[in-house]
Amino acid sequence: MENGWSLEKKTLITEIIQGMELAKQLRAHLNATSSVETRDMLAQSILSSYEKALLILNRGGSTGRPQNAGISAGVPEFPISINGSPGSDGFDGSVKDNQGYNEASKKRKTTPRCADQVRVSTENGLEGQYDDGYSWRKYGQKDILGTKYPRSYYRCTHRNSQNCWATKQVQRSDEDPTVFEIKYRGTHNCAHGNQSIPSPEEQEKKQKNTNNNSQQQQSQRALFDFHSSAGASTENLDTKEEMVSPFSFPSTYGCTESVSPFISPAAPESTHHSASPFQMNNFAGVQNLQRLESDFTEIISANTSVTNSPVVDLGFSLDQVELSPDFPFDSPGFFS
DNA sequence: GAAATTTGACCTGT
DNA sequence: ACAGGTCAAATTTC
Repeated sequence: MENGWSLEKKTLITEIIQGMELAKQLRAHLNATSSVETRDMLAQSILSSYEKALLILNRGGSTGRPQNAGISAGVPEFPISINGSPGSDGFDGSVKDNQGYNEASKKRKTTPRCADQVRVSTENGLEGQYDDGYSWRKYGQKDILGTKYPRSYYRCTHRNSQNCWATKQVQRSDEDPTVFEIKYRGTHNCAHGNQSIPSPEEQEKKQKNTNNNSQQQQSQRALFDFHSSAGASTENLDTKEEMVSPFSFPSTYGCTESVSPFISPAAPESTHHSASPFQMNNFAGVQNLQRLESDFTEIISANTSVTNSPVVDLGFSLDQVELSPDFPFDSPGFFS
């Protein structure tokens, strides 16, 4: 437990420092001839960093460990109920999902309700086009009422070998068959890093199918993680709020879910985003946070919109605060 | 032969 | 009762 909070402190420090750095960049951009979008994204990233920091503080460092630790307690540790109704927010779903298999019945006990969701646009409408860096194994397919296309269910390949309980659902959009809505559930315990950097053989294989796949995958992951990072919002945990994002999609889960417009690999924005230093910086900074946050509904917003981001009044001006990266955040008592 | 996918049956929540 | 989610045997792919 100590280690969990210690890890969170480091993450917290990283986020705060990152927010500061981003603010500096933004300040520089205010004088420069940079685009409004760039400034917007910087602002978004700053907000994101501080949101994350606040989230960690809010949780009191109790969830900074791998999912199973928290799950074993059987109690959602994040104080904000996603749906506003206890027991219906998907936490216990994961809980029982994980524990249930030790029971007599091998069948699922409950159904997780909330998840991360992204929309993926593929160039040719092939489901397998999108590689999020993890290794998935399909375990089911179901026709869903009111949809043209069946929903596919995937779980992590390392479910048995590494006790990784992450799952995802892939549903082709009715409106645009080249778009897939991917709903992620649970968190990865597995050493997924191995997957995000394919072996030379795998790379060779994949490159037969798509050009620049490795680079593409990197940028896809970066973009995906960036969106996950940039849009994390506690404000939108209120399920009653109708999504106003032009990218939102009707949800069948009762959770507030906005979706990220995944940029098609061919889209110029893709390379633009992945090349952005601050984004890559952000990406690196939030990698470990992804695990922390995927236990609750995460709002992933379009980077063109900042409306999903809560305005957090920090009550002070960044100009008034000069934080050194050497600032002893982790000194004893600082976070008490 | 191992791993992945398909698919009908079964289980759970509403 | 129904819809969604998962299991697991059968089948396919590598």
